[in-house]
Amino acid sequence: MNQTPIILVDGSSYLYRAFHALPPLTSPSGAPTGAIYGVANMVRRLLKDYHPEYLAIIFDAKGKTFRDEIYSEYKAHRPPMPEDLAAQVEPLHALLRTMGLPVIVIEGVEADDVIGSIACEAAENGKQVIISSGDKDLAQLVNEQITLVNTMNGSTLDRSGVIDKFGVPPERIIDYLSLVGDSADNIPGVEKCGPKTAVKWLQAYNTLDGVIAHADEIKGKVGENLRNTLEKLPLSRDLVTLRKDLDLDLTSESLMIRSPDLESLHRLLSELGFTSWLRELSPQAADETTQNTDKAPEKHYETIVDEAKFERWFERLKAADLFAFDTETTDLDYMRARIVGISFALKPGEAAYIPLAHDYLDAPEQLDRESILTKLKPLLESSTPAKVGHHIKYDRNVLLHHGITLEGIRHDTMLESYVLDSTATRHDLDTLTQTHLGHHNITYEEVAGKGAKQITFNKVAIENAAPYAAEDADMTLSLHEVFWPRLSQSPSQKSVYEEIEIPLIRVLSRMECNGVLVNADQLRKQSAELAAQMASLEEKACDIAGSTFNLGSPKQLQNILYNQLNLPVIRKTPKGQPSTAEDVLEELAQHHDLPRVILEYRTLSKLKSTYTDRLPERIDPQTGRVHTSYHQAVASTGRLSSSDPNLQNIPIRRESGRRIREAFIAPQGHLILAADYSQIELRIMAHLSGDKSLLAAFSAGEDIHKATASEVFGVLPEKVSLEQRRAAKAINFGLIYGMSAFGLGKQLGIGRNEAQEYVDRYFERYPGVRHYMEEMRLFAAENGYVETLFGRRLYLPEINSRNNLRRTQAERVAINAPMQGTAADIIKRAMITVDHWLEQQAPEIRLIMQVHDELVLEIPESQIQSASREVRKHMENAANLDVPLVVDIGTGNNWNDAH
DNA sequence: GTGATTCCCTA
DNA sequence: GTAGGGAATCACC
Repeated sequence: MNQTPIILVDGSSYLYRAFHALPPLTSPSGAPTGAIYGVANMVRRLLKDYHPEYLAIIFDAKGKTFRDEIYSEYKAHRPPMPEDLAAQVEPLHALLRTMGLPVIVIEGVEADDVIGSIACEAAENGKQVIISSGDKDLAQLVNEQITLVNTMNGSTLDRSGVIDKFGVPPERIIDYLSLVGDSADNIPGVEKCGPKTAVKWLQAYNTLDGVIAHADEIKGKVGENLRNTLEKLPLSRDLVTLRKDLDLDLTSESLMIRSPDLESLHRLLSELGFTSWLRELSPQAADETTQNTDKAPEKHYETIVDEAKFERWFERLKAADLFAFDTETTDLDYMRARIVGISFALKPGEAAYIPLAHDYLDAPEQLDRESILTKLKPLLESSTPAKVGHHIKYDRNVLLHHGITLEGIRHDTMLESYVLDSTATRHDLDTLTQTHLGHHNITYEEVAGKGAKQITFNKVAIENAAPYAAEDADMTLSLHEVFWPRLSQSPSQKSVYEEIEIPLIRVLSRMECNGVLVNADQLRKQSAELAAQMASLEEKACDIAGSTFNLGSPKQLQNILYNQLNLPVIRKTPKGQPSTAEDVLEELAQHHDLPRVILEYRTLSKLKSTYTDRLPERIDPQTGRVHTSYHQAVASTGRLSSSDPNLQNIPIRRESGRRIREAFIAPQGHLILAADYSQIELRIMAHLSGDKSLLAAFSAGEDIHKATASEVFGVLPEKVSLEQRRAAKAINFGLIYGMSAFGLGKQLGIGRNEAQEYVDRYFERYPGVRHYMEEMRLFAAENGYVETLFGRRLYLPEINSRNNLRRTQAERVAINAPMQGTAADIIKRAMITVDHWLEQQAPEIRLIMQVHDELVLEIPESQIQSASREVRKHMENAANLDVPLVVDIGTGNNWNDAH
């Protein structure tokens, strides 16, 4: 006996509802997935709630149905299915089938009729049926055996539920719908007759036929409408009546749920980017739903604690072409980290962990770290075998502190993932393993705990550490086998990966370990000065405000400004609070003295807390220098980012902040050299757009903002005022950011219309630029991504979004990313050749910082002239554009003087 | 302690 | 209007 009900899902009804209810989600490759996600989740909910044996999802077929034949206007007002929805139909069917669920699509009839027919036949055979739909028409099918549920809002309709909701029982629903009509399906009904009137009439005359028979008794305008519609009502009834008698030739077998095809499901889910679902699909959960568990390769993880075993692995490593490895350490900070153990993987499923420095109480004896590292050193320092790691720059830095200079870095799975899709928010090993291998890694938290109770890896029990560490090496190798074939299929991405990102690893590693010399005493002196100035400003502010408050708290400041002083609210924060941001305070300063004081306080407070207080703390006690981390797989455009500390946002714009750069110094007998690309993004724009005037201006070596001002304002270059040049500069920057007239107006403090005039005149004078921007938008819309000059790709899943905000945002990125990204490619290429030159010919010179368009080096005074020439040469030749690349170089005792 | 919010520093 | 990192505050666990 079958206890569980048969579930029939109205796929088409949910498809539309999910499409409109959910944000336009997209897969990593940019395909729309919102409706797929919505429907699939809804079905999963049903599976969880009812544990059915039988379930089918029924969809409309394309093309005409019998309703079109009896009524040519049927659904005539409906626009065709939106493209983004149509594109999701086939993938959804495929996903559902892969889940082991029957999908039914029958030509010439609608899903509702198929549902009606299956439901009635099953009910006649004594089965319980649950129909899952968001469509009220199906209420006509409800009886003792058939229940209607709306899985989207959780409501359930049995017979009494239908009466509660509609005011009429299920067998009157057809009559009810005939009277009310349905504008969405273009079914006429009686004009001005809504739910209330229909129920009233049906209560009085019982059925539609009864209503028709007594039509002349009904008073008023509605009665008249009814009488005018009498002839059409039988047609309406035919249209809303669901077929129950279709001969579908379906066996109960064809409604049975089968085992999911897990392998395909993993693949589909990662293609669709449904990561949270993928995460749930852990091996354990998979075991429950399938008999086939032997597909996953066997895993052999070894823990190496004796010489003999180590020797066997060592020989195999030496003989390998490529191996994966991973270090386990005491710290995330590469300067403090010391090796606790090393893991290796030779082929997927085969990995080993060598514990070396686990030192908890009663830790078992381990191989000696120094002697093992000494043995491994030649292997790790040789260009062969090739090595693959995940974020291997970290391992390289750590190994350096153990006297090993890692070479032969051939691959890094973090960078493979990044080059394939830089917009994926995370490229960490756990996420990638989950997404691309459908495997849930043992997490660091699982072995080391989290929060305050977290222990360092040397305190983790070896029996827990070994599977974790071995798995990391194993998954690195497995991921590489997924990513590498994909990269190989895309020559441009492959070359960005092989020729830029991989060689850059060791350049960044060397830079990070070099560090930069910072004068702590000078910063501490500045901190003290700032503290004194802040104290006096604080006193002044509280005086003016009439009460003491925390100047650092936006919330308290809001209260003072807008509740106590009643200053006008200029702008609100995204959360609806009156803003206290800089430009707002700037405007309020005209009304009151307090905002000015707050502004000054803020400037000083920022400098002190972020820079003069923090930087001295970041000086490494061993080297006496500050060592940042450059992140190679964070910025979607291809730029680097820097943190701990961030050396890419040291103040420069205002004099008060600039002084911080004076503390970035060169050691005795050395100078700081700062070399920055002049207007690199605008030059790239000139190159990419091929605009004649822009190319000419750069080739002639003109002041580009002045030239722009001359063109836009129609004055001779020598007559351009400072104000005009400032406006032109804002326009040029705006162009790089995919500007709108609105944004430009705000920047310049002028009206929208005036700003629009500037933009129009700019495009008149530089038509190539307009054309280029149009092309970028078009290319992005057609391909779903944009590219840099060197083939770095940035996917734009929202580029065809129906949501204007999302789409225009994506369009701005489409314009900006090729310029910002090409600039990033160029400086990275320069860094690689500069570093190569330093290694080969000038080991006493150090590359110490990169700030997007600037390289900073530390150079012995005696070499400063020749080094300047050499640096310029490398940077200017890093790309061959249709405009010259120009590099400005300055030198000095500190970073400020070098500008 | 953690996470969201707001503000502000850079190219 | 693009791309980042980070500090302080405050509500919450």
